Amino acid sequence: MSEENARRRVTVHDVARAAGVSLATVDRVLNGRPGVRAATAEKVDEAIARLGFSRDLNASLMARARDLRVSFFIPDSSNEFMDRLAEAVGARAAQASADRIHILTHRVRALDAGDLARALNGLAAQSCDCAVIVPSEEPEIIAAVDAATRRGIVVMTLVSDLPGSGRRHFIGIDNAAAGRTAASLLGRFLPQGGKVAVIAGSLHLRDHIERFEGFSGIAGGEFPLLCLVGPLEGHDEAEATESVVSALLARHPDLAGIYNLGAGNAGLVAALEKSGRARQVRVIAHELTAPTRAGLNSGAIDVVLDQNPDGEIREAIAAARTLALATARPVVTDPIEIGIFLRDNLR
Amino acid sequence: MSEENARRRVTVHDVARAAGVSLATVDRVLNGRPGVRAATAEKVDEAIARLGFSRDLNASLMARARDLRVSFFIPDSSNEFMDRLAEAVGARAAQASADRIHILTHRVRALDAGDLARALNGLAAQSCDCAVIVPSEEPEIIAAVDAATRRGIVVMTLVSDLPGSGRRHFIGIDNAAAGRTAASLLGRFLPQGGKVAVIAGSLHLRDHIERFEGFSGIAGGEFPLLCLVGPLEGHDEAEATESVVSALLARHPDLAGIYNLGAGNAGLVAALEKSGRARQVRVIAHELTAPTRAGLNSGAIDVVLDQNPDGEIREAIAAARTLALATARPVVTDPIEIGIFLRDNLR
DNA sequence: TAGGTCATGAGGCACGTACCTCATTTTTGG
DNA sequence: CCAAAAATGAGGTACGTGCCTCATGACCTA
Repeated sequence: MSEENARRRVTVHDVARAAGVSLATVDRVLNGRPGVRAATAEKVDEAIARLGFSRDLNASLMARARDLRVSFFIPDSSNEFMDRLAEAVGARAAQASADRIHILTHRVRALDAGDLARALNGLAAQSCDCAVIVPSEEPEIIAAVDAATRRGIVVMTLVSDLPGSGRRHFIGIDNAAAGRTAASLLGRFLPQGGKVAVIAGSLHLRDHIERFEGFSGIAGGEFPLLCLVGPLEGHDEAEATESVVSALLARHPDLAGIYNLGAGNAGLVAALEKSGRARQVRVIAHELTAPTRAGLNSGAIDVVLDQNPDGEIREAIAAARTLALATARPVVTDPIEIGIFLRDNLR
Repeated sequence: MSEENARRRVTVHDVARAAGVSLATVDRVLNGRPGVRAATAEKVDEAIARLGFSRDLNASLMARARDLRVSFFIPDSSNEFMDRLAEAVGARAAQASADRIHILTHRVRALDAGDLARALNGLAAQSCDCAVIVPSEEPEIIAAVDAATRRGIVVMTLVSDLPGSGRRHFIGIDNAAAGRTAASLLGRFLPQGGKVAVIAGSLHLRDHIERFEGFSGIAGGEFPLLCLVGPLEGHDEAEATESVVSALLARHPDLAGIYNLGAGNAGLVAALEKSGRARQVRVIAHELTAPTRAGLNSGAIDVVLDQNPDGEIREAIAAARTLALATARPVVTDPIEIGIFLRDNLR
């Protein structure tokens, strides 16, 4: 029922004995140092597998002269969500430091693939073990990721994935599921049906496309009474979003719902308030930020879908720890759940 | 922008030097060993505070002969949620073991305060550093918690809190917020208003009372078109819940919504299906389990509020680590968010 | 003041790994 | 087959803390 016989930890000494080699050789294999014949290395690997040896990360970090260095590259001032991400990194830094993980935050120019690529290319393996980036899907960035990987830097993607690159892990939500959830909520909010508008930041962003596809799949399939308007583009920015929404409200006096799957929510709320139709239109937006919180509290926004930046950073650091020290081990990360917030469960 | 000068870690050596005492004395103070005059201990404490020393938990665990031992006491077979909790504990055990935390799971008889109290009283500080319990609010249990605390065992509460006891930390959701959220969703699902029934497991359980109060506060205050029926008691059990719901549906042919804030959801779904009114009544339930998943998939249940047992266990272990080794330090835990699940964002 | 108790200091070994040096063995190429 | 090169072994120190022993010094009490 409860007590397992606590058997002794498997150490490098055991591996050395089992493989019939010395500690020094095991050490060379484990840390990828040169001077080991392939046949010998294989004996060691076999012993590691047979014994189920797994290096003690804490002892390992303690023995190293330097802490594990993890660099976060967060887009700068593009929107409040990125600021939340950067704050979350800062908040975890102290705690990580106690566990011998040294966190660096770099802000890079948003929507500037060249800037991120340059930053990655400037990273030396001597000064960084793991890089965490929020990429857009550009060949320039894929190339930089692959180059960094070849230099021995573990690269992970955050929020938005970069398939086809050498990135070792992705941490973020399932954006199609987010879109489906929005549709499903709006469908239930509007049992009589009605016109529902979708606003995206840009139809060139992977996250946004996935959200839109998830939304329209469910809205079209399960809620035939809903009538889709859009998608319109608000460019993730308050002013542009406000004018788009204002025009939208003017053109459709019977608009029943809005799903803004991008940013620019301050503009969304402003347009709703100015039209006098806030609280008459059911509204779903993304990411808990100052404008969306205000919208929830005033009732202009009904639901906010959130991707929990704190949790993302926590998992990113945990994954970095595993990846950077236990290379080639499968990484298991707690999935990031889509947070659904109403005024009533605001944190 | 990025690079802080990585200053050296503050160690016990620094503390000893700063306090003008020897390493041995610092060690005695840190580990509560006897043989230190109050005045000397104070010098050490002062130096610790001045230098901002914080013991290296990993080095500490490595130096100890034994791992940190954390015992979870989970109610047995009362409902599927508790099984999920126990599973989550098991799933974390391997990972925790790599960090020198030894997890034990004990199942205790559900709804049997005496059994949990006995188990706690049988715990020796020599074999357990931290106990995590899911308590009901009984004097017997409060006494056992206090006794364990006096014996030097850190006690934490999970899912349901035990204020007024010596428990060092509580990990769980805000149940009043959960109730408010349910009301707010149902209110939006039923813009025309209608009869809404509330079913609890028992009105003697703290969680359930808090959920009901949150629900009725919002339902009565913000959605005056809703008409509350109940609360009824389903005793957290499928058969009793089924008969309660069947009677409810028979008596109210115009019932528009149901909020089951307790367990027994298999009975809830069965009653809905048998009545032929599944999918006509808006239904909100608690905890993602086999019956609620089935209900979401069939459409019998619209929304499930979930308290994320995996996250709870993760935070419990993290808190145990902090509490058991860095006594008297404020514990910071990531808040457990209320998960809101529709068919469309099921994990 | 002698004998005792208590407080403190000094130092060592252990935990599991990293990383270094220096011997010694094995392999390889000509 | 010999010399050079490569592979391997042996063993040390370090990381920061826990825990142990032993010696020394201070203080108290009869």
